[in-house]
Amino acid sequence: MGTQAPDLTVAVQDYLKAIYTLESSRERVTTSALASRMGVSAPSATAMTKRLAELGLVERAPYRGVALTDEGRRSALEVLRHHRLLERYLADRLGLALDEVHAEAELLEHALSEELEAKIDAELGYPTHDPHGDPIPDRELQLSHGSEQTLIDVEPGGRAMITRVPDGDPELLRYLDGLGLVPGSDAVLVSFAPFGGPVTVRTDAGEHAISRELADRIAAT
Amino acid sequence: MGTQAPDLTVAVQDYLKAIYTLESSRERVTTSALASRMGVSAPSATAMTKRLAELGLVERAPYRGVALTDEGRRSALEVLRHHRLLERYLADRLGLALDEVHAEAELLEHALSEELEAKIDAELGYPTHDPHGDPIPDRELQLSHGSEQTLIDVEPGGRAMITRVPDGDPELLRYLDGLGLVPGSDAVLVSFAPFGGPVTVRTDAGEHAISRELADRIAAT
DNA sequence: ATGTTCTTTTAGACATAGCTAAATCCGATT
DNA sequence: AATCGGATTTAGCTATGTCTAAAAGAACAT
Repeated sequence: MGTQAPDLTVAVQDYLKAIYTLESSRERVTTSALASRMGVSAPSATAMTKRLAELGLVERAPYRGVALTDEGRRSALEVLRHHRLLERYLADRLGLALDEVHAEAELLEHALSEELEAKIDAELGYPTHDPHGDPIPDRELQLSHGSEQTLIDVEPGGRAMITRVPDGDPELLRYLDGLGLVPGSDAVLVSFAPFGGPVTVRTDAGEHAISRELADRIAAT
Repeated sequence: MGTQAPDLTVAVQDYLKAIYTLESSRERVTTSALASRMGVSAPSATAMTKRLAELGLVERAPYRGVALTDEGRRSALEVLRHHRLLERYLADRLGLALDEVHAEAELLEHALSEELEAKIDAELGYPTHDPHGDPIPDRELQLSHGSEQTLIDVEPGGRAMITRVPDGDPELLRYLDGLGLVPGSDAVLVSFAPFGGPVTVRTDAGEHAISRELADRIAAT
């Protein structure tokens, strides 16, 4: 009985994904935040948020930013599911490196039919996480998210397995790979330098210091 | 030293592919033929042929139609390579049926990076033909095309292996599949009815009569 | 050779999504 | 409470690719 969802344009889908991500990090989704994330000018972002509001995908308050509606969130999760399933596929079946999958999935995600998505999902055995460790929404768009801790939550001297690294920045991912900090690998938290200083971790690749900010972007159990 | 190719839009690529196909069947590429192939109005086709001419991809003579330039043909072959490689991949690695691969490849072909194309090509072992039997241009965009004969060239009583069927029409492909007429299968040419009448062939699926026009669209050796 | 018909092109419009320049609003500082 | 500065929106423009209606050209038939 619900309104039939018209096909969302590629741009609309990209904005929804960006808004979803910004909301996830508990930031207010302002015009400037969105514009910067999308790499467009502020007026362009304003125009698009108006479109999204007309489509019923966001609540918009002028000068205050936007928030996804339930429908908007559902659409965003569909895009995210496409993206992360493709990342998993590209890594597992075509051997793409961790730093390459994001960009390729970005290109392909809007061209993936529901039928092909289902085939890929089945072929992979219904994976729950992408290669960076981000959860893949299931067919009902449910996300498995336990409360996560990051490297800065590990006790000094403690051991942890890396579960998630930031996606989207190939250079950062190559750097982390060189440090042995990839999902699935083990790390020992050697020490926290005082005064908010760097964090030292030991992995198969030896002992390395990284900034506290970066450590907090790496999830571990 | 050549002019750096700017990224062609999706629409431009689709038109190039359509023009290439029309040229291949030795038809004059008129505005109306192109419009009908692309499913757009005649004025839209006129506008696009002008754009293509400005981009140096076709020679255009007003009221006479268009012909691909060398550069246009190269671009068309690149699109065709994407399309046919993807069809091969979808059939071989994801188990899509012969009548499904065309539409999916159509969606994905514009989102395929050169890097991923190379990976897929290697993964498949550098295939030379797509699942319909159409040749896949190689990395140098060379096409392997020996002079082809079709079912109507086979002697009555003769045996032939199907090498190519028409792509793009799922219904037709399901019909042919039901008749056992798929690339790789064997067929015996039973008889030609007189007065341009139907052609009877025997396959694993029994004996069936098809029109002469259809028989001529099925290649065999 | 001329007129009629069919094809093609021109003219003018719309939708999407981007831009810059200018105006306006909000909130923080005084 | 007034003002100033930064964020946001409005105004107006561009490019792509589509459309319909109308004009113009090409080609065929008489």
